[in-house]
Amino acid sequence: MIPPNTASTSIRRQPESEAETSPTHRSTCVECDGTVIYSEDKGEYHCDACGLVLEESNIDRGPEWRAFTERETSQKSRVGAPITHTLHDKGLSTMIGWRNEDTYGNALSKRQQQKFQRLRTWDERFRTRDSKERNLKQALGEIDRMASALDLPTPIRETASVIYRRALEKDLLRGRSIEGVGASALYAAARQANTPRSLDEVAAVSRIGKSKLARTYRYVARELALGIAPDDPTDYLPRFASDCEVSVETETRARHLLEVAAEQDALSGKSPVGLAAAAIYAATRRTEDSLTQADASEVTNVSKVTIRNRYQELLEIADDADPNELES
DNA sequence: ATGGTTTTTACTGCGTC
DNA sequence: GACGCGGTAAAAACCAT
Repeated sequence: MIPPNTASTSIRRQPESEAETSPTHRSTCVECDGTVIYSEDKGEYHCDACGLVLEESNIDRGPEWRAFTERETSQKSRVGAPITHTLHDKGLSTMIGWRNEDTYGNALSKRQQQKFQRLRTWDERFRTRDSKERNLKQALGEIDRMASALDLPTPIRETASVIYRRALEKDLLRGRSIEGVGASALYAAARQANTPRSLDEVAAVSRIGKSKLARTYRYVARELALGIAPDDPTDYLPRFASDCEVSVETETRARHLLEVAAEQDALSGKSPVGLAAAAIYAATRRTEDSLTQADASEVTNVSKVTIRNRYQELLEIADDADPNELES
């Protein structure tokens, strides 16, 4: 059977509004300066201008069959919630219903009601029987809570859940808090998905301190061989740009500044968050946007001094490399 | 532990509205 | 005078050794 969803080969242009709604994925093409757009049905990121496909790792979760009539639709349809790692039983286990009635909707007798109440109790106990399951249940709840607080999308929660499961399997929890490992998993997942949150931000929504989180994260990342690439400052740009309420042009310029500096190897050793913040600020000086150092500092949690130091360096490098960009 | 680097804190001076 | 910006010194945090 041929999966029909892959049949179309033409590159589809997404309407402008479509791209606006997912700012986390909006970025600039590596080849030209076109906007990278996500196309839902093809499951890939491609450049609007040159059509370069950036990423196509998404899995097509659509049905592998086609239905031509209403009848076929209802007959071939398979039901059930999708399997997920964010629930401790992956959403697979069943539960005794809470309604005190039988399959036909008739009320149960008092005696039967009591019986089912006892069954429910035991059912719950068995489903979360051993300590690992209970551990997972709590941890995944925490991960979900933190992810919500950090505005991280579902796929990242899935990844975080998987990382946590692996940590649990490898017995990495010894002497470490559920909270800490959960937060580490989330931090790692966010970075892996190129939508990083800073250690500060993650620590803020967790119940552990920054240093503990950093230590735990290191440990988990090493033991599980997560192999996460060093933080890229440009990954912070979309979020900072929108939080600072600056134009897309500013964001593009900021990205450009960072790229030029990166070519000169002027970025290593400096904190990515600080660089991103500085790049945004620096860019506003070359555009119509007005942004004060104080505001930039507030939004990004980077000190004004750091922004000052970095942004001057960035502008210097950019002007050296590209003197004809001098304007205003 | 140690030393080197980076970031933060705190304070001060300058120009402008 | 408040504000935005810039600079400095010293403390704190971070990292590799």
